[in-house]
Amino acid sequence: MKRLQRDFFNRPVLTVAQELLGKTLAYKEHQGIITETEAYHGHDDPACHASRGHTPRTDVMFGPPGFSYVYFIYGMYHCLNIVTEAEGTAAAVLIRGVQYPQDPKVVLNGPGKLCRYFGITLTDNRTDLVVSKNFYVLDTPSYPSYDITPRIGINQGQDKLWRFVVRL
DNA sequence: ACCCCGATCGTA
DNA sequence: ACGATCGGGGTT
Repeated sequence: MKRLQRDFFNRPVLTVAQELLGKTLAYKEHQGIITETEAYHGHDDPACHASRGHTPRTDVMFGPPGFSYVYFIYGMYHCLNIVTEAEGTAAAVLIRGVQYPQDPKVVLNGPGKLCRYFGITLTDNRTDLVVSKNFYVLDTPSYPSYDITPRIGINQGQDKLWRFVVRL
């Protein structure tokens, strides 16, 4: 099975967020089918960490597409994003949920839960998913239908319908 | 140096 | 509805 290449991520963040539904996130021994995503776009998106320009944390969002952006939140959770769009543009897709075929009883709905279960932490930040040996996305079929809603857990930018959820 | 609050989750 | 828990980033 082929992994997603740079050109997949080098497109508008809304397109990538929707087409990532159904793709398979692979991290070390774990694999999960992506079922929920959100788009964040630095320009005109107050909910985006990069909305106020470059900081040490958000620099990676301005970098080349296909890199991971992992951040630490609420003192106890990590969240995984994948950077999209051309270098110089801050945009990323938050991976909010995956199915876990290796053990369907495990429910990984929520960005903190899936990072905790997979073991994704800050040491995985700024990884190039196009070349990394044990962190990448497989090109499994996209889901054709999904719900479109406002993003979760934000206080600004709730007007944007930038969350995409597979109907299970 | 300090302070506020967050792209969450589990429990009540 | 709320507390846990702490780093980032803006402010002093």
